[in-house]
Amino acid sequence: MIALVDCNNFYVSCERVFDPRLLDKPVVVLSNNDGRIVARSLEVKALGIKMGAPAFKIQNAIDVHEIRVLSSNYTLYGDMSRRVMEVLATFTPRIEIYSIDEAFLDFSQLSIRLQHRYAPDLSETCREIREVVRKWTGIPVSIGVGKTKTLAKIANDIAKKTETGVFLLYGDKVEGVLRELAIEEIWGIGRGFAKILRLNGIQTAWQLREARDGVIKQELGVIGLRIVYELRGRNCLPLQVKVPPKKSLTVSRSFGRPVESLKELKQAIALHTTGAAEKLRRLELAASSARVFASTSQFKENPRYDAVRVTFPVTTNDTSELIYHALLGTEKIYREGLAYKKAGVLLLGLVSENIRQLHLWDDRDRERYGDLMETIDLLNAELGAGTIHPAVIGSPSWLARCRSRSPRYTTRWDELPVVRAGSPP
DNA sequence: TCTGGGGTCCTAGGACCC
DNA sequence: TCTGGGGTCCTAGGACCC
Repeated sequence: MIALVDCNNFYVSCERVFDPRLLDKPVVVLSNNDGRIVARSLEVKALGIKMGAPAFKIQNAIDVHEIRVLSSNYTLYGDMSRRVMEVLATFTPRIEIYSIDEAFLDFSQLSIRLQHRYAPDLSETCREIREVVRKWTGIPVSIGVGKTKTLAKIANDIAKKTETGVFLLYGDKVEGVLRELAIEEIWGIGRGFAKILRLNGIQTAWQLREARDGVIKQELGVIGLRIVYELRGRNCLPLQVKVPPKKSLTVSRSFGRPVESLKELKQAIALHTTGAAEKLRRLELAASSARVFASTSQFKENPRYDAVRVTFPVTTNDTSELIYHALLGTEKIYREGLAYKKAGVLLLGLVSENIRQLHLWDDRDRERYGDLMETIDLLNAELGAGTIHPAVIGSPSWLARCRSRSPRYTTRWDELPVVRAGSPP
């Protein structure tokens, strides 16, 4: 059994912990630029105000119902999230932190304490977890339990609507629930997939569960097939207990006003690149390429999105190096006469900052990184030709460690990230 | 002189999530 | 007038190699 623990109205709940006057009042939290609604209290949901609604469009409701409007404070939410997850981790060692406000818990490996007290009554276990989280963090949570992650998700949606905040979905209950559930409500079925399924006459979760594998594979690919299997109770999305290394990282912002000049666009990109470089260093990572992008308003006619990929000669997390390349990219995508509303930079090919991946394309690069090449040649002469691939180089201290260890040890290159050839800029 | 098939790697774009 | 930001995964198609 897998449980999904989900914090109720998470951002609003966080704000309420620190300002109890907000309790029982309608509250919304707005997105970064105060543009959209990203969290609603129960009272606001009852008014029919939708998630993601633009703030200016619901101004009337805000006035009429005296809705408290807050700007978001992600530092606070991140900190509260960490506390909630720490409490949850005391119940089972097998926990996957899925998002800022959700975690999957493996109920087949509960802590001894819980097993002794409640086994095999899962609803008592859930109640205990809810109470402890509430007491230690002040955050209310809902818990859904099912045989797979997808079923636990569905159970959680139901749990949110019940008095107890807990729902167990297994055995006889499954068919009844799935028959009443529209496909759009299933985790992994978005607008696009829902449309395709409806065209094929599939409208409920039960119909999807009973659908023929071949049809689903044909229409939705393996992703769709996994969802179907999960609905049938077969686990296709294993619990990710270990946090996988980050693969990309983005910093982007909407502009307060339209930006038209290359100069201003460059300023924005430089600023975002600075932020991205800081994130990178905090994570002790370096990037091998970047994607620079800018777009006009998606709500105006002929919305435009331009992006370009720039590959660095060497993986780096150095701010000025990153900005240099990002600005070259900016020049490439800039079009005169456009009113840009958003810009950003996406860093990818992330590796540990202790590893350097060189992309050598021509003699100019070879000159630029001549010192490093010399070091490689020296090491290869010492350890045997071909021991170190020119594309993989450690930091000076890491190289020193290599020297001090036995040659046999230093040939364990399989421990290093795989190096892929970069394409020329 | 004419002709083939199989494989890998990489990228952009599209789907999804919170 | 005013509409967020940060992620992941999969696939098709092109480049390139043998």
